[in-house]
Amino acid sequence: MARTIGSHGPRTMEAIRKAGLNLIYEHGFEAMSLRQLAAEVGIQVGSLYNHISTKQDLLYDLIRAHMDDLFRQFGEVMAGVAGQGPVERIKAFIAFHVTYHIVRKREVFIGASELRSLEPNHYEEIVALRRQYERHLIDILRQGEAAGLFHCGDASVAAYGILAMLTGVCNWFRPHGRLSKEQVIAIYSDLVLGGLMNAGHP
Amino acid sequence: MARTIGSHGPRTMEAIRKAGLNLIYEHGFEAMSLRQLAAEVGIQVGSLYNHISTKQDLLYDLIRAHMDDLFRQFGEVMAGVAGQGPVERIKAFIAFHVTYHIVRKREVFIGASELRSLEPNHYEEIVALRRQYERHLIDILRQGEAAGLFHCGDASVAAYGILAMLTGVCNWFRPHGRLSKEQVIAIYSDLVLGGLMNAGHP
Amino acid sequence: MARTIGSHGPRTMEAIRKAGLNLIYEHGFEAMSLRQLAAEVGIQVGSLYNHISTKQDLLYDLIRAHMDDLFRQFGEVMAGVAGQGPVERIKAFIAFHVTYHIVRKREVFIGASELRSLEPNHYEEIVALRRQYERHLIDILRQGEAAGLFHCGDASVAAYGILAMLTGVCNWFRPHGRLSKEQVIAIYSDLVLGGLMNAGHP
Amino acid sequence: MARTIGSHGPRTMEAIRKAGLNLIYEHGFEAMSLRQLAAEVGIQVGSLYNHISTKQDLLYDLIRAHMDDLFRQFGEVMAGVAGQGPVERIKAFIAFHVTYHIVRKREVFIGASELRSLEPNHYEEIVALRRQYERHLIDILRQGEAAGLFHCGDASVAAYGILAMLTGVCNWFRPHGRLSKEQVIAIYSDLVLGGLMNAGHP
DNA sequence: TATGAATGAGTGTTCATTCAT
DNA sequence: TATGAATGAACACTCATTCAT
Repeated sequence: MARTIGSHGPRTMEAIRKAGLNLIYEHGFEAMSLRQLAAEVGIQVGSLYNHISTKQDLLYDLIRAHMDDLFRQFGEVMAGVAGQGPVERIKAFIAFHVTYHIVRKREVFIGASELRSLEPNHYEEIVALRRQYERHLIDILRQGEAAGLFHCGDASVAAYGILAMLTGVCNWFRPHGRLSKEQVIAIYSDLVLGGLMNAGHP
Repeated sequence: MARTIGSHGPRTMEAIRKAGLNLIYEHGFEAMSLRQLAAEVGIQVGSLYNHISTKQDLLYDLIRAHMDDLFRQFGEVMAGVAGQGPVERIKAFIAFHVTYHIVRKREVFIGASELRSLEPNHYEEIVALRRQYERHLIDILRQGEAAGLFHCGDASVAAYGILAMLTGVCNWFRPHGRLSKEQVIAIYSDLVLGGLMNAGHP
Repeated sequence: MARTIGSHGPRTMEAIRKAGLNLIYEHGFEAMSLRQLAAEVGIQVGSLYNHISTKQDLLYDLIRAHMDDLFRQFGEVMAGVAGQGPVERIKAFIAFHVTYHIVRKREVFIGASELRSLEPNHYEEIVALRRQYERHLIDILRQGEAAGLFHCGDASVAAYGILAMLTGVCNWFRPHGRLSKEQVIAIYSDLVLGGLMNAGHP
Repeated sequence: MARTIGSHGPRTMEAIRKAGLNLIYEHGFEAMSLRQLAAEVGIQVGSLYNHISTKQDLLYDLIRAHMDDLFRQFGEVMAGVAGQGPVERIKAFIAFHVTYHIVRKREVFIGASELRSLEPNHYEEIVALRRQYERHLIDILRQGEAAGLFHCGDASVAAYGILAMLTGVCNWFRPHGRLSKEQVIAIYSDLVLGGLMNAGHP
């Protein structure tokens, strides 16, 4: 009755996270059963509980880890344009956001669509992190406005719109499709900068 | 939401659709149980089956009805700008899309996030309708490019971006909030037109 | 997929109570599974939930119903000796208590041994009822002491002892055994009255 | 209750027995999980199996050890009144039984209420020991009857009643409560002797 | 058309137990 | 002797769906 597969501790946990990410992305959190997950990992369903505390907690873990990665990578990218002007900074933001949303499309999708399955405490925590991230873009827009470079109408509304536009790539971008990631970044950079720098003053 | 004693056929069906819309919007299709739905309507769970054939079918009904409404209203709006130029037409598109996504935010949300719960036939059907709707925007962009007015980089990519931006309002717009619907439409119209008309030529 | 057995509403609930009583008596509440119970009743396990709300609740229902019966029957018996002296009243008490604990031995056993499986609210409620019942005996003892008939040492302690003695019959009495119920009542009546009327004054 | 680092063999086993006693007393054998037990001891659940063979076996061990203690202590006490009359011997019995049931209330409670969780072999063995213990009281009663001192009605029935009365103290006696152990013993001695010596001859 | 009782498969979770390390 | 990861069966409970009344 001992284990039949030689997977050990951390390796199993990693397999659970990976399979969980895929299954939640494909079927949704509610629709993914722990039996599916266990089967994907190659263990019995009860064995999952040697690694996770609840199904809920697995979701939180995945989303939280994604948010941490997002912030860490974002921090590194923005450090590279610290001290530069709003145009350079928003270009860096767009390039980063699109890249991350293409590379981590499953995490990003789950982090948006399965938020409602989090329990209140975790929900609030993640929403706060999202707001914090959005605020970085709003700040750039405000700086651009202050410098007389951008004309947003309303920095928050513009930021929400830009974020939605850029985030949308994870829904349609195909890695080896007609356009490269760089081309998409260029198109959206032009579109956004065009809009910000000339909005209402065409 | 309690039962109107003696409520018959169409009235009950309407109550089911209304309650279903709310519950799916709040909890998601997978997470909504027919027991919840029946309780909200004020009937027993078995009685639902006098009005719907399956839970799946209720979802399809709601989404299909929403798509039909979308196309009908869209048709009316665009008929009003038939023969006019790309600028007027995209302004009409933006105003319509934002308005519809504010007024019908629950239908719109469900129509996007619960698509994966549809069975393949219905899924394909709805996705085709969505593509058809997107194509209208792409066509406007193409006409604008052909007329030398717009510079999109890529009409499809620009359209996806614009749609995502506009659709996003249903996630954050609050009816009696800081900005009116008209203000939001104005801001996004400026942003989009600014982007399209000057992208890459600032 | 419709029902295979023609049992209807109240009949099914009665069957559940009866089978539950037997199974809990035999195996204990924790050890009884709803699968066993459903099998005994002849329905699927899920069907139990058309009649009970939780396993806990079934236990509470059984115990509460038993307590209600106990009080109702006790009330009738004691009404018959109202106004009589402590000796007649304690004889009536003994006869009633022994009889009830022989006839309803399973309810009585469950009502004592499975109390700890009740949730706090229900636990407190049942314990309060038990105290109320005990108090009737304590009152009889106190009246006997006041009349100079009984010498208890301590009415509460004597009452607990007498109750334990009488309650014990449900553990060893066999309906068609060596002694009849009436003989047991006579023996314990003599023992108790002898003890009360001569305790410490032999 | 956390682990004493480096605790070895017998010390760990002793901790398991102690924690097991408490947990079974509080929650019942079926309701106690080995995870709870291991946590209380401060080891991992798997480590329990270095000390016990099965959960069942732990229960048997605890009950058997309690019966052995009971018999050993009982033997010593009764040796002290060997050759004396039934009155002295029953007084010694009462004092011993009450004392043991106050001091070892958890063992006693488990030894009565969890018997049904023993497997048949062990169950029979323990029940036989209990009968053997009861027989000592029955013998005293018979000797008292033969000597014309006691009037029991039926020695077995009286013995069961007396045992139940005395055993009951473990349910309500509180160490520093209104009455001392000695007072309780005195009250029950009077009650029992009064009953035995005058039953049916008041 | 509404009800209530049924089905059978499914849910997340816990369990006692095993065993390589 | 202790650990941590595994097993497989079991648990209470919920689900969408059916259908005689």
